Amino acid sequence: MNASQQPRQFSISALAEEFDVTTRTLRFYEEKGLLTPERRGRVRYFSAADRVRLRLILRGRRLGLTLEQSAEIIDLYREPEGSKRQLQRLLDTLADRREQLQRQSEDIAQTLKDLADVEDKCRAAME
Amino acid sequence: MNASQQPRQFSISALAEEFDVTTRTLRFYEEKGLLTPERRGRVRYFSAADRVRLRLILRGRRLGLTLEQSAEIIDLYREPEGSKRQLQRLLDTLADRREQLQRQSEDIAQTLKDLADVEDKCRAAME
DNA sequence: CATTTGATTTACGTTAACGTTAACGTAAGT
DNA sequence: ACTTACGTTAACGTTAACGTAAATCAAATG
Repeated sequence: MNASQQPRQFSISALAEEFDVTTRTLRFYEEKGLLTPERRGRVRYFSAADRVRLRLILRGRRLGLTLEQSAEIIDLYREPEGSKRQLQRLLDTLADRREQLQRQSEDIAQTLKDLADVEDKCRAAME
Repeated sequence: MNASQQPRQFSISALAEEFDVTTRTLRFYEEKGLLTPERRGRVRYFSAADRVRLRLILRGRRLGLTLEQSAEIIDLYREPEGSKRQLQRLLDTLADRREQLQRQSEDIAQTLKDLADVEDKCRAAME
C-alpha cells in the first residue's frame, strides 16, 4: 500500500548505474553545482529533482553542449521572474540556441543522406 | 573567358576566413592528417578536395564528433573496394552512427519543445 | 571480530583541440 | 629602405570533463 511508484531518494551508485555514468561523474557534477544532493552525515542522497537535472545534463552532453551550457539551459526552466531586461536577454539566448539546434538538425539530415549513399555503394560492392 | 567558377587553390588565410576558423586550426588539421595541402617551398596550397574535407570536418564538429571520428567518416566516402569482411564492418559502423544521429535528433526535438515552453512562460511574464 | 562492501575526500593525471608566443622569411606597396 | 601583411616552424600553455590512485570510514556480513 505504501509502495511509491518512484523512489524519492537515490544513492550515488543507484543513480550512476541507471544512467550509465560513474560515481566520479556525479560527484564532479555536484562539485560544479549541477547537482545538489542532500547530505546525511557525509553520504549523498540524490532527489528526484536531481535525477531530472541529470537527465537534462546528459541530453545536453549528447548534443555536444558543455556542462556550463547545460547548466545555463536548465536554469532557464525555473526562471520564476526577472526584469524585463533579463527576460529579453533570455529570449535572445533561446533564439540563439534554437538556431544552433536547427543547424545541427540539418547537419544530421545531410550526414544521414551521405551515409546512405556510402551504404548503397558498399552493398553494391558486395553483390 | 578563362574565369573559372571555383578556384582550384586556396591560401591558408583564404580558407580560414571562408570557414571562420583560425590558420592555426588548419595547420593543426594538416598535422592530424585531415588535410593534405600541396607545398610550394614551405607555403601551403589547399585544393578543392581539401576544402570539401574541411566542410565535412566542421560539420562533424558541430555534431560533437571528435576529429578522429570525422576522419573515420570521411574515409568511408572514398572506400573504393575492400574485402567482404571489411565491408561488413563498414556497414556495422554506419548502423552505429545512424543510431547515434537519430537519438541526437530526438534529443534536439525534445530540447526545442522544452525551449518553446520556456519561451512561452517568458513572454507571458513580460505581458 | 575480521572482513568485505560501498561510501567518502584529496589530489594528481589525462586527452582533445586548439591558443599563444617566439623568432623568423618573403613579397608588395610607398 | 621601411612598413605592413601574410606566411612559416617549434614548442609551451590552456580548458573541459572526467580517470585514477591513495587513504579513510561505516555498515553489514560471514
